[in-house]
Amino acid sequence: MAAGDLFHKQGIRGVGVEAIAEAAQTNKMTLYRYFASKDELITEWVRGIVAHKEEEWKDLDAKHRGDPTGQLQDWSRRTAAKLREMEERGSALGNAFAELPDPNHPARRVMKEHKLRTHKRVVRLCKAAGFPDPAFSANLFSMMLEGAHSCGTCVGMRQIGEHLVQVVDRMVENNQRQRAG
Amino acid sequence: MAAGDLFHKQGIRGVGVEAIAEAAQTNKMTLYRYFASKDELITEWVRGIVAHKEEEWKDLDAKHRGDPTGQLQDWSRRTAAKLREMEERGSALGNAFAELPDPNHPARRVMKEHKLRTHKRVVRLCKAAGFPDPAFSANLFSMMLEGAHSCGTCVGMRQIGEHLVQVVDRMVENNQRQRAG
DNA sequence: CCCCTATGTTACCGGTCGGTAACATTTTAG
DNA sequence: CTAAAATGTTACCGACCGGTAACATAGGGG
Repeated sequence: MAAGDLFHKQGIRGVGVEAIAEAAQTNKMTLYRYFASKDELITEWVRGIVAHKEEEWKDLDAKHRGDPTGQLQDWSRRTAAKLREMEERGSALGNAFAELPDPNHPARRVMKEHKLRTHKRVVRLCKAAGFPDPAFSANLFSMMLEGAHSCGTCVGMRQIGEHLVQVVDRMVENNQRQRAG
Repeated sequence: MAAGDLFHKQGIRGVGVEAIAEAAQTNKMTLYRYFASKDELITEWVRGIVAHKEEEWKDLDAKHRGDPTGQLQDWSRRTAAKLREMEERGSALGNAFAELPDPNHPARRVMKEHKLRTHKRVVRLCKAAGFPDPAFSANLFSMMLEGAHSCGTCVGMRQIGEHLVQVVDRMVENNQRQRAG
C-alpha cells in the first residue's frame, strides 16, 4: 500500500480519502467498495505495518535460533538501520497512536496488541539470555528503542542509531561476562 | 490555558476553535482578537508547555546546585511521577509533533529548539557528573525518558516509571563507584 | 453620566472532507 | 462475442471547520 506513505508523511488526519485513492492508483469509489470507511482503511494500514514487524521478528528468530542475545542485538541493529533512513518524521505507529485519541479505535487495539506481543517477546528473550531481571531489562530495551525515534530528531538519526546498538551490545556483553565470571 | 487539555486529550486536529473557546470560557471571536489563527494558538500552547518544562529545569538546578547526578536522578523521578498520573494518552509534545507534519510549523520549531536545549543540558550534566562518554550517556537518558511514554501504554505507567528511576539510579551509582574505585 | 474599549452573539462564507448515487467504461469469463 | 462483474467518472450531499462581519452588550474611567 503506497498510500501508507501519505499517512506517515502527512499524518492520518492530514490526508484525504481522495489523495489515498490517487496514491493507490485508483479512485475513491473503488476504495469504498473494499473498505467501509476511512477508519477501516487506517486500521488495515496499521495492520499491515504490524504484520510486517511480526514477520521481521520471525526472521530474527529464524536467523538466531537458540541465540536470544543475538536476536536482541540484531533487533537493535535493524532498528538503527531503519532510523538511519528515516530522517525527521517519527515512527509510523507512534504517530498513528498520537493521531487516534479514541482508545476504542480498532487501529489502536491492533497497535496495543502488537505492542504487548512485542514486549512479551522481549521479556522472553531477556529471560532466555539470562538477564537477572528480565522485566527490567526488557523495559529498558523497549524504552530505548521507542525513544530513539523522537530523540533522533534533535541528535541525528545516525548517532542515535549507533548509540542504540552500542548500549544493547554493552548490556548483552556485561550480562554474559557476569554469567561467565 | 485549560484548552490545552483538549489539545492533549483529543489531538490538535481533533478539537475545533469553538471548543477551545468554550474551554477557555470565552468565545471564538474574542479568541481571534488575541490569536491570529489556530496555528498561532497551537504554537502558543506549545510555547507554554516548553516554558513550563524549562522552568522545571531551573527548579532542578536550584535544588541540586553543584550536584549534577542529583539533578539527573530527580529528573527521572519527576518524569516517573508525571507518568504515573498520565495513563493512556502519551506525551503532549510528542503527540503534537506527530500531528504537525509540516517541518516549518512554528510550533515545531519551538519544540525542536526546546529538545535541543534539553539535550545539551543533559549532556552537560553527564559531563559534570563525570560520565566517561557524556554524549553517549545523555542519549541513553534521553531515549529512555522519551520512550517511557509510549512504552508505558503496554507495561503500565507505574512500572515503567519505577524502572526508569532504577535505571538512572543504577547508572549514576555505577559511575560514582567507578570514579571512586 | 457618557464615551470608549473589551467582550459576547449571531450569522455567515468558502473550503474541505467523508461518503453515496447514478451512470459510463473496461475487463474478465464462459 | 456476449453477459456479467469490476472499475472508473462525475456530481452531489451533509457536516464540519477556520475565519470574518456586523451588531449588541457590558463595564470601567473620566
